[in-house]
Amino acid sequence: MLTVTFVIHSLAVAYTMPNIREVAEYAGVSVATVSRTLQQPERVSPKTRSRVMEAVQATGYKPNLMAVKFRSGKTHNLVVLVPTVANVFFARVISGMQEAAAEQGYALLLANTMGDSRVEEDYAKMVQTSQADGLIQLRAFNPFDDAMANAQGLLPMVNACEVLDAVPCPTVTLDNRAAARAMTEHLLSLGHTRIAMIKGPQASPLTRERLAGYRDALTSAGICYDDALLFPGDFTLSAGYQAAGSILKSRERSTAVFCENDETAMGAMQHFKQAGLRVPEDISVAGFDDIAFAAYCDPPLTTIAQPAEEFGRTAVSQLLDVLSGRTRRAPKIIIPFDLVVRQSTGPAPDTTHSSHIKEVAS
Amino acid sequence: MLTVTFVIHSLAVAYTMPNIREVAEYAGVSVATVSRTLQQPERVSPKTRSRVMEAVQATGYKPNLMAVKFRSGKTHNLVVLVPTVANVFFARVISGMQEAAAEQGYALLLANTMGDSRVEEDYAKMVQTSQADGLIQLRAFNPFDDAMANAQGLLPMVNACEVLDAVPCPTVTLDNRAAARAMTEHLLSLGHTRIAMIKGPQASPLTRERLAGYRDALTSAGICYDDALLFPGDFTLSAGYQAAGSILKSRERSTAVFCENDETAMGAMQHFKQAGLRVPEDISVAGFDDIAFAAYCDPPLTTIAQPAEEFGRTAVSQLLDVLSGRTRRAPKIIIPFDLVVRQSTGPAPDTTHSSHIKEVAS
DNA sequence: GATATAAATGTTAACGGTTACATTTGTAAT
DNA sequence: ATTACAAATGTAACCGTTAACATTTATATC
Repeated sequence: MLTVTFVIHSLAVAYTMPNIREVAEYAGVSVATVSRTLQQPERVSPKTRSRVMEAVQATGYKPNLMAVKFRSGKTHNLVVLVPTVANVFFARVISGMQEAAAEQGYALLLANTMGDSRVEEDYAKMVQTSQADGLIQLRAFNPFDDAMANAQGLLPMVNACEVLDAVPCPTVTLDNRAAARAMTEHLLSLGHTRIAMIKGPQASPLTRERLAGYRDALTSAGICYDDALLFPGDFTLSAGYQAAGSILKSRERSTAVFCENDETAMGAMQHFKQAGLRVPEDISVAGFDDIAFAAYCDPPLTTIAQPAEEFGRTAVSQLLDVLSGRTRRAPKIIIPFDLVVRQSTGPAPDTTHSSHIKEVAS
Repeated sequence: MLTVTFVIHSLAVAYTMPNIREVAEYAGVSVATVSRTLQQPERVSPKTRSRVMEAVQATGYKPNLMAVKFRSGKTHNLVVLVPTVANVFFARVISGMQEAAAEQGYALLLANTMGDSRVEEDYAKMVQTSQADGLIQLRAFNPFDDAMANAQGLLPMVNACEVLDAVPCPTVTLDNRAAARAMTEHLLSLGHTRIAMIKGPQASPLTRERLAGYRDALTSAGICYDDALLFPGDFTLSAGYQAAGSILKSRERSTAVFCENDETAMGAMQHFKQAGLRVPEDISVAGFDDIAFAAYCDPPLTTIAQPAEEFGRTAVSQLLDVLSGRTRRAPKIIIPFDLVVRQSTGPAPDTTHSSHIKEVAS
């Protein structure tokens, strides 16, 4: 009999949660019969069944699911490692995961890791200590030198969103390379030839893949790749703002900027506008992700739409497949993207006009 | 002995998690000694201690915390009911909760309720079924007719962010009325007399309180309250955009718009700018929340800054107080706010100029 | 070295369900 | 009425850990 202390109307009261034994006693049957009534009602006679249900009602019995989980060894919890839950994109992914998990009777244990691998390890331990059945990692980890490497292979996990090729677990990802290529081709088709790129975090495979896609497009178009056009960033608004400053100061100004996410693009746009440039007339700006705000920028942002919620749903269903043993291989799932052209990208300004801009900046 | 199925390098393998008994056997001691070595090392002799630790190492033993939780009756889980995790503000709140919870060894069970009270009940049941120790509700609920009413009083809970006065559990909230009043007074001080308001969801107490603060300021300034200046909204970008359209169409246009959150303000600003109005020269726009994007709007948004993370941290610490029995009353905690004046609000246009605007709109 | 006492360790019963197996009760066929 | 078999119910072991209590071993004191 478990005694819990509650607060009722500003007043602490001791309340006793009835257990299955008390229900059995009340109904005049054995505990097994109560359990059966609740789990497989067809296996108990209608007469007893109603008597038990009555006892359940009367006592206010709620099975202690912690006991059930303990005995069954299945917790029906999934740990999710998120670099930052406050990130708009991740928030949507989590939303999708939550939906899919709830449908299958699973709950999410959310970890805001802040990129701290100690936090990640702590939460990964929840699987090893039987507090959760599996884990979803939204950050890419290196299977050779990363802390997650120990976990990976030793526990049921799925890696989503940010993924390295070498990871030997199921993955759910976008073809970032193809998406970046599509965006770059869009800018090329508008006549831009000097296309700057504001990158994501240096270590992120997203950055590498999107950069590769950008180079693919340039190469196909016969345009020389110039790494003076690459500017560092970290997916934040302020990084975009700052990088835009560097772009403005650069000798040969580019006419278009491809940002690796929408926040960066929004930060960059603000800087350009404050510097007196018009978007897209003087400079085109493109983003990545299509967060809700992208459509409400000034001008609305051209970007790559990712079905974030689907990422989440797919990651969960993959993990459940692993848990149920349905997955023996490690599927690499590719989620489709969409190029969304809005008003932040436009034809490249011709050279006569752009010279005027150079004067302003110098 | 618990058998779990793992996926190792694309290959399913059955692995046996050692339990405390095997460790004891390996070390040649009793299970109690192993337990003591891990829980209170000082109570066991150095010699045995090292022998046990060695056995733990050798067997790769990890205590089954599900068993511990079951036995102790404490899950160290907290359920959090969030209307939408994808909301930028809530994401920050969750972030703060997660931090505080992790510090105290608690994990968060996140529920994306979508305002569905069935989902809320399902998750509230997790407390009643001993899967979690307490609950944090980020939505206001009516203690008289709401589904949460049953839960409230019967389980340890805290209500944060959106709160009704009558709720007899600890609450963490902003003085929304005072904040709205401060913002309205800011607009009044700029010479605005016709201040429109784009509201939040009708049912939300946030809407009512902020409206009350708005009226307070008007009354103090001797300005007549006119509900033709109130426009419906629901905290989304698109609602702000739409409401702005209604404002543009209204007969006597207001010179300032106070939006009940930043998304609404950003949506409204976009509409105004697309209609050819300048912000703030022609119309001032103010928001509420100070989300990250607020500083990167064009123009940067004047708003009320809420320390969202602190909301989360405080809610968790309140709940832990309830759980530990430290709280016997139901504290009503008020989190401070800040009026952040940026460039989206400015002096009211004088009538000679504003007549020009009216022509444009008609 | 005997004794008292403290420290270290062992034994075992919980915790609250589920389920294999044993037993009782009911039903149908002879 | 007896038997055979199915349906309903009961009994008790088990999941992994902790902690109260029992027992053994070490240490100090005389």
